[in-house]
Amino acid sequence: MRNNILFQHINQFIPLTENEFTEIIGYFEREDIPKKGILMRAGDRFVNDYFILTGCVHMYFVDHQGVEHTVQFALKNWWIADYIALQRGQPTDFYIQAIENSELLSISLPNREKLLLRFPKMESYFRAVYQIAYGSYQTRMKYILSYSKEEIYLRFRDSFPEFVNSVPQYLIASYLGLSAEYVSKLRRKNIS
Amino acid sequence: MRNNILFQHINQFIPLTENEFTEIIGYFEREDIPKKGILMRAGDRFVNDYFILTGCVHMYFVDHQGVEHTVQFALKNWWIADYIALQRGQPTDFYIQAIENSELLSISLPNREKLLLRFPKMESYFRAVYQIAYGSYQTRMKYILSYSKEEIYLRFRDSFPEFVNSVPQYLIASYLGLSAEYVSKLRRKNIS
DNA sequence: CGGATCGTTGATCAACTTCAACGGTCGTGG
DNA sequence: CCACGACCGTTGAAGTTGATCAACGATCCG
Repeated sequence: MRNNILFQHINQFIPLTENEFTEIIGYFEREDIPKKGILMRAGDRFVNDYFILTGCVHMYFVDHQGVEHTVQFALKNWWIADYIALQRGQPTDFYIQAIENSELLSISLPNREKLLLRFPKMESYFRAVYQIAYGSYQTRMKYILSYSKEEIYLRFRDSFPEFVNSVPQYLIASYLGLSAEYVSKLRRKNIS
Repeated sequence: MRNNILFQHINQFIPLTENEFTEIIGYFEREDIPKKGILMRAGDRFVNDYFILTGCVHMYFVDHQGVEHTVQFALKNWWIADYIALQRGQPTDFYIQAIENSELLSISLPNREKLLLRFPKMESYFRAVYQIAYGSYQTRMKYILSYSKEEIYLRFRDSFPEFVNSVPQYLIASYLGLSAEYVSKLRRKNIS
């Protein structure tokens, strides 16, 4: 069963029995979503926290000029959500869309609260997950502040070559803050 | 006692008695640090998580060309640390420096582990703190991706006018990813 | 076959950086 | 108490990165 991917992930941080996991999974909903399908959209008043079992999604927003910007990708074993909306129980500004056919687990805010009351040790798990996510942000800011856009692209491509090849280029461009045309020129210039 | 600032902060997220807090504070060290003093430096093998009681600090790194970049400011009631180093128990790449005379509480990684074992409900507190921190990052990325550098500066100045006036401009520039000269030109152009 | 959808290319242009020089202010030591 | 230097901000000229626009190509899928 695919849901076990979450079991293994939690077990990397806290010890958990199979019986506990069986109960825990009851707080989640399974979502199977096709390529291009939308999981969450701006204006949604009740948002969920999503865990990726298989596939790939991205979170984006639409700016004041109508341009879409990807703020985040999520692959297998990653959590993704609008954490401000989730913390405050407010509507979200973001969209989450599947880049390919994906299987996810979602947990609503009220269910997460119930889960954490029932299994306090899950607080440790989420604490670790969010701490790591925040740490990744600090690393990302290091790149943004110290490299030119060309270098940012090349380093990203070299760090995640398979990912860069499996995702539309305009999404990579959007995520890195470059124009799609410029990425195209960088590719040609840097044949490899 | 200044330490109570932390008590009040924790109480915003989880209920805590004064007696519990008295025990909790024992896991922390008090640090009083003068303007320009350095709390943490690149290469340090044991890093702490810091809570600001009074004052202001910033976290920065030195890039491959020797240029310093501020990735984060922290004011009263904020936590600051290199969370990758803290999670993995690895040396850090960052520096934390006081911008003005500051009072902080610091907790080492082993002490934090002991604290969390002794008071599991502190997991909830840190989970909330990191979740909010991560959410702030998502918001920051929205700005970076959708606005020009001029707009980023103006919006930052309008959102935190007192802060912008109390911190050296080259630090604001560094944090926002602009050259110090350009900030100077924006100020002149945008007299207000 | 025909239309989306995604990537490419070249010309033009603006935003922003870099460099070099100068000015003001503050604090410290003589 | 003054003078000097460190530190921070300013200014203008010149240069570069990377965006924008418009047009075209390629591929995929119905």
